[in-house]
Amino acid sequence: MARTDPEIGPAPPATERGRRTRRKLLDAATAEFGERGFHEASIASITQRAGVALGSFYTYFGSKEAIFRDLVRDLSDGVRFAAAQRLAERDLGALDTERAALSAFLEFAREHKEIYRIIDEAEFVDPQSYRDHYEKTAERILGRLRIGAGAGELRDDLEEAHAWAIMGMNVFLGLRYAVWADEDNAADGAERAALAANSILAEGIGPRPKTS
Amino acid sequence: MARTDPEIGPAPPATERGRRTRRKLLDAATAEFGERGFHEASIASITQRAGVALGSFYTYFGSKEAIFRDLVRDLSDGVRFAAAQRLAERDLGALDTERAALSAFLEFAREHKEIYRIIDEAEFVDPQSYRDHYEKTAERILGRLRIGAGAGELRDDLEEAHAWAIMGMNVFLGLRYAVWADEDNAADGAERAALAANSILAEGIGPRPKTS
DNA sequence: CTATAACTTGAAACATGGTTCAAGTTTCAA
DNA sequence: TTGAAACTTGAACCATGTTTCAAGTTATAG
Repeated sequence: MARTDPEIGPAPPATERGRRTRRKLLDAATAEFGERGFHEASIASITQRAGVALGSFYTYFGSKEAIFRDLVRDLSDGVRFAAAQRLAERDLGALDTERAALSAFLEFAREHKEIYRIIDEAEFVDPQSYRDHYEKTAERILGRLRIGAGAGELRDDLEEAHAWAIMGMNVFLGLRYAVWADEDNAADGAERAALAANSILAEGIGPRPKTS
Repeated sequence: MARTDPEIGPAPPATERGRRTRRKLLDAATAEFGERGFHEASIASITQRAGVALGSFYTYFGSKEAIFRDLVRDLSDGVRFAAAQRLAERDLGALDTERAALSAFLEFAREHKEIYRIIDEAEFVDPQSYRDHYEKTAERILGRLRIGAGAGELRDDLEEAHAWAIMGMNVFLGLRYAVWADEDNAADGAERAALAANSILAEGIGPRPKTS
């Protein structure tokens, strides 16, 4: 669990004013990175959006990469937190939980395409955060699978690879039916995607036994 | 089917020498982009690897983006072609075909991590190629599913979303167990991944009927 | 109050690397 | 043989945008 990064940039803000400014920069950066991508984004534009002088940026972040890294970690935590909360609301069976998780994710991706994009771009800008994000997400999924297996609602031989498979399904369905969707049929597409995924999880793709 | 891009850059090489040089640049670019990513990569370094003068680059490609675009299309075609060939060798049942496809993909990704990376980075450098790649791939998968359904080996209600779900599984398993694998247990991990995916497709994740 | 730390400012320094170009060399058809 | 088109060359141009910095302002502890 040791921090890999020995170079720790600027100290955290000591005053309320400082924290506010830092937050403004982070929010501005979310918009900027989300709209233009990491490389197109400019620090000048971020500080402008934040209503802050260019130089102030370096009071809070050591570099363009640094703010991106912080951002990805923020967003990654936020996404997982939102999802967990959403699932905690109701107590569902194992398969329904997975369906709900995917639905929540699709809805979230539809509302916050920028976030989706930022996290994905981390694969190239800050690979470590990217790995961390998906590893943590896979762990969450695996945790749910284990609970389901314990309750006898799922197979009892599910392991890491199954969690990654499910995560991959979800991510690609999100890309196709949330991020790339035309706004018109977005909700509809998301619905079909969720059903398709769930039916695979429920019964696989093999031939259906004759309708009982 | 109209070409979206009216600006067509340099004309294709007219002589054998020209075609050779262009190919050298493309190969060098594969290595360069694969190792350093699009933005870290430099044209100077590409021409150096190719053993060609800097200026020659612009005889064949209009810009850094242009060569990247060409490259992605090349690689995308190559990957699909290799996969198709591999599957055509033997005539397998529908489920075994999917397993074979995933195995082939994992092996390929393990051998050519650069290619995997380049195609993925296209999401940010040249979104159109990225979409094209995955849309074509999903179509291939859907085609296989339809054949399987026609033969009564698969459910007959499989549609686009199912293909995307399967593709997502494959891509993420590839990321985790081929691209990120430590070389030691790579082959083993890939094997388990393929089994996990196939078991989901075969029977879902629901509880197993008591072992007959 | 007041001294010090925290924070703000924006112009200027700086680095990088994509792109152009004018001059040379090779190829090849007529 | 010869002239034009295809190709090669690498130095110089140039745009861009990150980072630094020294001077000013605001907050806060003693």
